[in-house]
Amino acid sequence: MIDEELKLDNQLCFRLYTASRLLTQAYHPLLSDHGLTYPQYLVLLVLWEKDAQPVNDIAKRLYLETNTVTPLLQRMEKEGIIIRNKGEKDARQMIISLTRKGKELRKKLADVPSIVGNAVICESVTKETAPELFRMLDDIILKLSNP
Amino acid sequence: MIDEELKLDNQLCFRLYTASRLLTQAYHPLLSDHGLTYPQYLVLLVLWEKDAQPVNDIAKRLYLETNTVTPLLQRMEKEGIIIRNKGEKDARQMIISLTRKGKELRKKLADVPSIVGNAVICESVTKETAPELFRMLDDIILKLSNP
DNA sequence: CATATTTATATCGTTCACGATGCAAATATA
DNA sequence: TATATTTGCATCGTGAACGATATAAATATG
Repeated sequence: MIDEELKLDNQLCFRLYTASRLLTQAYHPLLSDHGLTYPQYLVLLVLWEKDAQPVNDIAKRLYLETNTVTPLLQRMEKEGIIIRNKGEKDARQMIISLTRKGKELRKKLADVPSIVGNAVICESVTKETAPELFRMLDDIILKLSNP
Repeated sequence: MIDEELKLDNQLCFRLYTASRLLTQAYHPLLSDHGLTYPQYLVLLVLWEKDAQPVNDIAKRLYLETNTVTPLLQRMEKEGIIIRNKGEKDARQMIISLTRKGKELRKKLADVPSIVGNAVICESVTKETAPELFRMLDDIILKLSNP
């Protein structure tokens, strides 16, 4: 074994894990005022793109399992942000749709991306270099999410 | 608001969040055989670098709060991987030390970094480009963890 | 058409994360 | 030296994540 590899500073996963947590924390004050968590915000992003999707499509889009998404959606339904309806064609499906409240949140949260975006701009991450970072992360996700 | 910004594909946090989860999942089969979770493995990395550290130092190194680390360490103590002793100079401190079992895990898990490292090598993330990715993530962490 | 398999979702148990709060020891201040 | 403040850790409650398992509906197979 190469001892250097064991150092925390050399670990990619730890950086991803930390950056992810810290950036999620940056969303917190912007979302909590509206009773939202970050994963719930992700669900809204999916539904704002296309309303009325089955649980499975939402889960796949977020690279999550349904056993994570189901309780999350149940909480969102309780908050009146979405509604869950049995699928008509396929009775196994649960179709998730935005309520009026869920749709209105789109306007209320419209400035979140730019606020958070500005919060991460720094020496090595700029408008110019971000695409390269995105490409690397996408490649990692592709590599790890594949069969 | 710029509508494009609202698309999931344009969100940095979502990529970090997904990449972090998927890469952590890649660690799972390597760690679970030894009864470890990924955050517990991170604690071991910290202690392998320097044994006998107070809770606070471990938490700071991992950018976590003590209310996350304390229960985690209690579970690790129950598993016999570490021991928790009251600090001698400062009675408030809890000094965390490796047990024999905790030290032995270092050898048993020695090949984990290279296995996981190989799992993420892809088109845009190579030995050559990784330092650039590391630098970007470090900058983001620095920017977000600062006062 | 009856049975087997697959699929879509839900439930359960455990372990994080983390905001809020509590408590005792150490340190600062009056 | 009393009292106030800070510091280090622990406890509690809630919401993810996720492996394992369950259940009903749809589909495939005999």
